[in-house]
Amino acid sequence: MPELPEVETVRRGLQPVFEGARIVTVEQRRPDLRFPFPADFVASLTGRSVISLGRRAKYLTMHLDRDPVLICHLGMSGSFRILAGSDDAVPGAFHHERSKNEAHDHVVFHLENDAGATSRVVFNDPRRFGFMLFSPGATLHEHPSLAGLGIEPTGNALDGAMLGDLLHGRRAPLKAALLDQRLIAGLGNIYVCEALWRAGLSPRREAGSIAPAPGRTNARCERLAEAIREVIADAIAAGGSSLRDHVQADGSLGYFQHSFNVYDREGEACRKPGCGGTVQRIVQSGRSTFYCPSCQR
DNA sequence: ATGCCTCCCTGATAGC
DNA sequence: TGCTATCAGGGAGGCA
Repeated sequence: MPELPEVETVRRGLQPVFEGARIVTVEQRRPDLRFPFPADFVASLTGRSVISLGRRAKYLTMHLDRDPVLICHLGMSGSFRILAGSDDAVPGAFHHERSKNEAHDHVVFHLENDAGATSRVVFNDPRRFGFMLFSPGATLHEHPSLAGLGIEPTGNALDGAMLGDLLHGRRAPLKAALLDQRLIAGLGNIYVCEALWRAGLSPRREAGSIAPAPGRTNARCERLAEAIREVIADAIAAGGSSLRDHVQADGSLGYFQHSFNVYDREGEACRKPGCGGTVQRIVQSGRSTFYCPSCQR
């Protein structure tokens, strides 16, 4: 599920629990998720101190007091939750839902901080499209999962000229190009739809059609680059989007889904003032696209 | 190289 | 109620 804003929200939620803590033990409850766990998964983590939690695109990275670095992807349905203490007492009243959900608790990190307080962090992933892999720290950026990733849509690096460079000559639909992690890393189906709506550009348009020359900018490139940066920043500020069962690490809900202008709004009125159009759903590259044909051209 | 398709897996929901 | 079909935020691998 998670796109960049959700992964960043998870990172920020886990940071205070992990950073500076020692991993006392790790429970690995099955041999694989999307990929097999590394053979030395538990042994390499046990007893390590966590230096920092990072993020690249939709990947979390956990940097330890020695190699390797843990690379973690949430796939479509992965989530973390933090439990205080080390016993099995679990707060909350929804025992039925919890026990059902616990079948997909695949990894449990048992942590201890400097003050001796313990906590647990549980990784849950019903669909098991997520994964955890190791990389040597010195060559983290060369790891196969990270090596081909494009530019982060955060900060100011993604501007009109950069976008023009990335999209020039591309024949694929603009929607497909923005989903391509090798160009821009971290956008997913929701935020691509939302960014295109904000920019007033059709997802069906040929990507290269807004970028007449490599490295050159124009009004459309500027608008789209700004829309991408802003929708990502807005979503991070809102704590991401909480769809279905996705929650933040502390169990609270992000609320950006209330700000969707097109995603999952098929048949509803376009929210652009004065537009009067109706949001449509089409399928591109096998995935739903939501857009307003009236104001997105 | 580029673009498109299928597949991995489970759960929620809609329709009968 | 219960069955079945469809769909879901991602990305790797294979194909033309």
